[in-house]
Amino acid sequence: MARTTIQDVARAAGVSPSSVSNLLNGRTERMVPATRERIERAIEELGYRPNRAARQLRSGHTQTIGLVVPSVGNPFWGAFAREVEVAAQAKGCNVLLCNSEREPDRERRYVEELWEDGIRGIILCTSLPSLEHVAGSIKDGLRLVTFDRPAQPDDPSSVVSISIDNGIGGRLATSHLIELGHERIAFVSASIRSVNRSARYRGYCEAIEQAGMSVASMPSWTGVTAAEFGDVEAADVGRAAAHALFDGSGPAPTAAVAINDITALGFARGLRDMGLKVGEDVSVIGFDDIILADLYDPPLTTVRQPIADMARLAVGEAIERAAAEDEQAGRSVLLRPEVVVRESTQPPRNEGPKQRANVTAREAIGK
Amino acid sequence: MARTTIQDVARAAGVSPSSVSNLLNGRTERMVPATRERIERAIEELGYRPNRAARQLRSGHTQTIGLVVPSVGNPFWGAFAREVEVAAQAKGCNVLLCNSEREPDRERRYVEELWEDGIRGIILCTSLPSLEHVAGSIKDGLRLVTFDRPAQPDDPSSVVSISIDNGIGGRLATSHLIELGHERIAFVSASIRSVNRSARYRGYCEAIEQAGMSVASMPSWTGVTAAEFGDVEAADVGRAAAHALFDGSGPAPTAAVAINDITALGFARGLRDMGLKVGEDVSVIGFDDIILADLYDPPLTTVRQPIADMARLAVGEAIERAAAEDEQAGRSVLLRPEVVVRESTQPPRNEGPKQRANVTAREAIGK
DNA sequence: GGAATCTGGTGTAACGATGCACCAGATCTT
DNA sequence: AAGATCTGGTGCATCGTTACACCAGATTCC
Repeated sequence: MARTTIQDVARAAGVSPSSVSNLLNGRTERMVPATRERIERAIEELGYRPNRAARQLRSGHTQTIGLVVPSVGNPFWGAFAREVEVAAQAKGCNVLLCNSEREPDRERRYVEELWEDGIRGIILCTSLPSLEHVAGSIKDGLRLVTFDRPAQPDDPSSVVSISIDNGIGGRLATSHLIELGHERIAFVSASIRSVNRSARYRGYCEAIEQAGMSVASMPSWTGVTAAEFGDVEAADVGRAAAHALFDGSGPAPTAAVAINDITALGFARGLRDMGLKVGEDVSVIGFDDIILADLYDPPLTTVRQPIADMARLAVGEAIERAAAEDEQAGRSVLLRPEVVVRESTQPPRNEGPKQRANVTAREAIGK
Repeated sequence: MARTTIQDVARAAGVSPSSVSNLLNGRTERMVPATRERIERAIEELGYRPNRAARQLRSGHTQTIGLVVPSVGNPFWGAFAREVEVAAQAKGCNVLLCNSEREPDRERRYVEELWEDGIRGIILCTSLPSLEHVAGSIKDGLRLVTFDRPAQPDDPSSVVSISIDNGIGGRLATSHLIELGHERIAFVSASIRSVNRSARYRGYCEAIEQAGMSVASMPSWTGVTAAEFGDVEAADVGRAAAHALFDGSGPAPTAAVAINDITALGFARGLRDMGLKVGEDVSVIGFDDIILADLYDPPLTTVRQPIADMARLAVGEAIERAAAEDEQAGRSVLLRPEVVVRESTQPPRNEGPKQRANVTAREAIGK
């Protein structure tokens, strides 16, 4: 069980440990091919694997990236975490998983701990408007990649942000409903305090006004404005919204934009509670395209985030930053989301439908 | 930014680095309280945090556990991964995340790599009948915890297995349907090759025979017996099964036990394709109780796995093994699953229902 | 009263890889 | 021909922690 070390390799190849180290670290400019081959053969034959701990101790950094998500229990974050791991693996890195439960204090603790452990890069999934809770580590030199949160004016300049363009997302979702002929469209969300939720709402407003309608005249509902919420609560919020919007106290909507798929699903359930049919009676569009969206009955129209691309970008930034330092700091990358049309959105009931949306999920995805 | 080391602490407390190390590692038997307090105060004041890399290099083991799941993109594994991280955090450990995609070769590569990196313990989520692909590492001394896979006769004796009792699960699910009055119950699954899938099937058979019925007379379907499958395919399998079972070519079932929730959801969709209503026309019960089960329309009755308890157990084994060595090796822990009754299971249509299942999800869960 | 034992620590050699400073020998300049 | 430069490497101190071996001084034993 004695580990084969760099010394063993050196001995077997008839060179010094330094040369082996040089090869391992790509300092091969001034190494004659014959030597190189001897070393490579020795590594192969002895089945040598570098010791990470020693490497890290000496060099000061890991081959590990930290991933801080609200909770991998949430299907969206689970799917994202998977893509991150795939992308990291492709670059020879491992992923350390952390669940913040959306608590700023946990985010801070995780980030500090990872940073002190010499983690190579950190992908922080947060939608907090301010990054001041992790400002300390950033000031000390940490290069942070935030996800699901576009850059803010007050962000430290070294932070790279990756997100979809939520404004466009909100606009696409709303326009889709408008094109189907809807004129009373509700926006369903709990607190809009987070930066991406408010951006989606802004997109919703823009689309409505661009269509010559007024946001003020839309059916709205202000039941829950609670601060933050988890997955289960997100569904409850949607359900409560449906109950409130269709209690007969005001003009009911014919369609709704939900802040995410879980809320959309809760809303759909609320509709069912009220004896209404999703799609036929009331159209619903969500955000994220989690796996359940396609499995739901009826399959849910939603705004898809290109998570694989985003994960690749985030991992790239997290790993390469250390090397490239400063070069292009403070970048903010906004990707374009796309609407995936399924069956939960249809033309409104007793109004002249401009077109019939009978695209099935699979066709829309282009599989 | 210069790291505060154990030396700094020693200097501040007026002791030797050895003493600080002794305190840090719990060797306090022969340390006078006054000294101890001085050291603790120094640690506090300097904000000292031990360097993991150095620690690991010297001691040979990490504060990290490896988690190998098929894919965190799958809601069940995502939820489990979250519980594992919570449990590990409570014990001062981090979690390194790996997605095997159910490929034996990836499982092997990950396990070998983690083990060579001195990872403290590994939780391998696999349902492969044999562990020979990781036998090498186990022979070298790795203590492995497998999850979702009960112990097998050929397993190396040092392996600890944690799983639900799938036989009981299969029996509970089937009995639930029988008690509702169903007499034609299908079992829906792709390949039964994996150990837990076949155990569930066995439970299904036992329940049926115990009720005085015969498995041979049950509607069955042998469309897909493909080897392994992923999440999307799992849904497709369910959907295809529904199409096949209700194509009029044989006696159709009035209820079905699906191998997991995703397959159940696919089956539900297939029923809808055929113009049938889940719950009212055909009852469906799944396995796992993923979050989507409760959000589905109608909410899905399912067999819940106690993932939080299982995660805690698995983490405990993975961490404590190193210390306890051999003591209780080869354990196999089987937890008891429970049926969560929701709305997808109802008494059969035109038959005398023995009782009406009008328990709602929330009541059944006991929230 | 001298040896044995106990108490509360300390000294120090690793753990394995890294990368700067350095160095022989060969080749090039002028 | 002798210094300068280049080529292809090597020597060695070092990262921060650990844990075994060891050691003074105090106490106990016969």
